[in-house]
Amino acid sequence: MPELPEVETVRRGLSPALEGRTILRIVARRADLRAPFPENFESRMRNRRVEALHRRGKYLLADLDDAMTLIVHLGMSGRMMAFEDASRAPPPGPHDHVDIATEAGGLVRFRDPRRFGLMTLAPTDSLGEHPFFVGMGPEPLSNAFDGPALAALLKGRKTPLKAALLDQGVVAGLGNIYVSEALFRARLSPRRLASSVGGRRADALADAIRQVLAEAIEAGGSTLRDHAKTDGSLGYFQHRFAVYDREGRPCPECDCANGVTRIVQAGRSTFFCARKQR
DNA sequence: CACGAACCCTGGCTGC
DNA sequence: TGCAGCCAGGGTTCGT
Repeated sequence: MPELPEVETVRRGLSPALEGRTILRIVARRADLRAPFPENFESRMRNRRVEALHRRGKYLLADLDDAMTLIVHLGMSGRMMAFEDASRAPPPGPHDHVDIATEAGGLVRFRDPRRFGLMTLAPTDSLGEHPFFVGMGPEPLSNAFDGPALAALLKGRKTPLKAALLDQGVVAGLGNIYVSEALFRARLSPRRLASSVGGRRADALADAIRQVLAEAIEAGGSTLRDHAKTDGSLGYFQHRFAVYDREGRPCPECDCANGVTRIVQAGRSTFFCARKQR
């Protein structure tokens, strides 16, 4: 569920709860999620101070004061909750897998019903060589990302544009929602061959990606099922979807009879306007 | 190599 | 009402 805007929303929400705080205790209520938790997870986290919270693509990164970084991925259904007063947090439910208590008296809770999420530790200074991040594409909101950069990444790709944009090696952080929304804004068909996007089309697509992500972050992300901000309030970008999950509804920009079309690509739904997007 | 399908897992919704 | 089937924001692995 969480794509870049949702993960960034979580990062910002966790910042006051974790940055500069010392971890008093961490409780992992099972041995693994998608991957096993680190060996001796609880003892290795005890008394560590969180120096900074970062995000890379859909990964959340907490730099610790022992030169290690806690890497978190929310998978499809992962969610973080922050309680200022740990004693006022509700008792953990069946899918509340990890609790992090800080010296400041707060509690951060990781809930993930589907357990596609992940928590692990890796040395901070070599994160770039970590398998998760080797070959990961540019951050779409960084200065390194623009039309020419995107065109270079799409060059030679014989796959549909939709599939290429879902590939984290092309652009970091895009997922099923924002790919559909960005393609709509750029008026490009999800079925178009990825390698056919260069020049002005690549400029338009890079702009659309940056725009839609920035607007979604501003809105606190999209709440479909699980995503919520760390204080429990909801993101509201779902109200601004032009095409995602709007099959058959009118295209917001043209009056074609078909409305929004849903197709399946690589096993996942794509939504677009067949008239506007070419 | 590069693609798509299958799989990991639970919950919520639809339709019978 | 109950239940089978399908679908879901992600990523990895396997087969073609």
